[in-house]
Amino acid sequence: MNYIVFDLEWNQAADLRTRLENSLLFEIIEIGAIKLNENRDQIADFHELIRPQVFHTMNQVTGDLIHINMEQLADCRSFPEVAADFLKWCGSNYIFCTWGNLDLTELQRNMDYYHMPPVSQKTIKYYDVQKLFSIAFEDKKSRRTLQYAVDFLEIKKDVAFHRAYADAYYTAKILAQITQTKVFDNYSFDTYHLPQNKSEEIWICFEDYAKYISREFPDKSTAMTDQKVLSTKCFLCGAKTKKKIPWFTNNGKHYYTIVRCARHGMIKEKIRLRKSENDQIYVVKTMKQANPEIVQDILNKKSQIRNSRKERRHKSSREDSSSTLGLP
DNA sequence: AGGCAAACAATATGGGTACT
DNA sequence: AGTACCCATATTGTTTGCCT
Repeated sequence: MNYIVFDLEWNQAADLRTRLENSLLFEIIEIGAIKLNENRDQIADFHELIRPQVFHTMNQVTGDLIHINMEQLADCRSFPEVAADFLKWCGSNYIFCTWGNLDLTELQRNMDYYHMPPVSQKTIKYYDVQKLFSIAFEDKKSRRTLQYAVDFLEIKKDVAFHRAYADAYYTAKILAQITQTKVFDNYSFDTYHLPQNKSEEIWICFEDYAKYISREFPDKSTAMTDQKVLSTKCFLCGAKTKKKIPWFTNNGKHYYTIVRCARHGMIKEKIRLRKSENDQIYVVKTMKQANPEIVQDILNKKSQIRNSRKERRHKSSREDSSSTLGLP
C-alpha cells in the first residue's frame, strides 16, 4: 500500500458577479503530490499547473497567497487531462493523505464539474495528516498550519509554502516523522460520497473512541428515528446498555446521551446532524468511555439548558406583567 | 377559553481554527 | 475574498400539559 500525499491550489471568483454566474466555487489550478512506499520513503512525485476554464482572473487574496498568475497557466493542460493523469499516476493500491480535510472534496467537486468518472463511488478513507500531527505530537484536537508543523518538527524549509508541490512535500515529510503505529489507526473519511445503504455505513473503532457515519436521510426526523442512529450498544463489546440520560439537545443539531455497559462502564455518545452534498441529512455519531467528570459535564450541560430556559421564561413573564401594569 | 411554563425545535450569531 | 469545521450562546417559534 502506497501513500499518495497530495495538495491542491485553487482559485475562486474575483468579484460577486462572476461568483454568481458559475456553479463551481473553487477551480483547481495546480496539483502536487508525493508517492511514498510502505516504509514512507519517497518513490515518485507529480506536479502540474492547470489552465483554468472557469475563472480567468486571479482573485486578489488568492493570488497574494499562492503566487501564481494567469500568464503562467496560459499554456498548461486542462483540468480533465491533468486530473486523469494524476489518478493514473496514483496507481491502484494506495491511500490518499492531505493536510486538512478540504482537498479531497474539492478534487471530487472539480471532477464532477467536468463529468469525469469518480475517484470512488464510496466514502473515501484517507489520512488527514493535520489531524495525525495533532494526535502524534499535540493534544489530538488542535489544528495547526502546515508551517507550524514544519517548524515544530524542525523540518528544513527549502521551498516556499503555499504551492502544491511544496505543501505536498512538507506533508509527506511530516507523515514520515510519525513513528507510533497506533496513530495510523486514525483514519479520516471524506463524505463527498456518503454511504448509500446500511451495509456501506461506516463503523470505526479507535483506541479510545468509536465513530459511526450513517447513510443519507431525506430529513432530520427520519434520521433521528432510525434504529441504527439511535442505537446505544456498547462500542467495545456490542452489548446492550442502560440509558442513564435520554438523548437531549441544546440546539437541535447535537444530541448527547450517557449510557452504561455492564462490562465497560459509562459511555458518552454524541450525535451530530449534518447536511450532505445534495442537501440531505446524515449522522456522525461518536462514542467514548466517560469518567465521572465527563458524566458530570453532560449532567451540567443538561441542567444548564433547563435553567437558562427557565430563567428566560421568568424574565420575559416578569417583563410582560410589568409592562401590562405600566411599571418600569 | 385563556394563561402559563416546560419541553422541544429551529435558526441566528459570534468566537475560534484551518484552507485556497 | 471566500469556504469548512468546531464550539457555545441567544433568539424565536411550536407543542404539550396543567391550571384557573
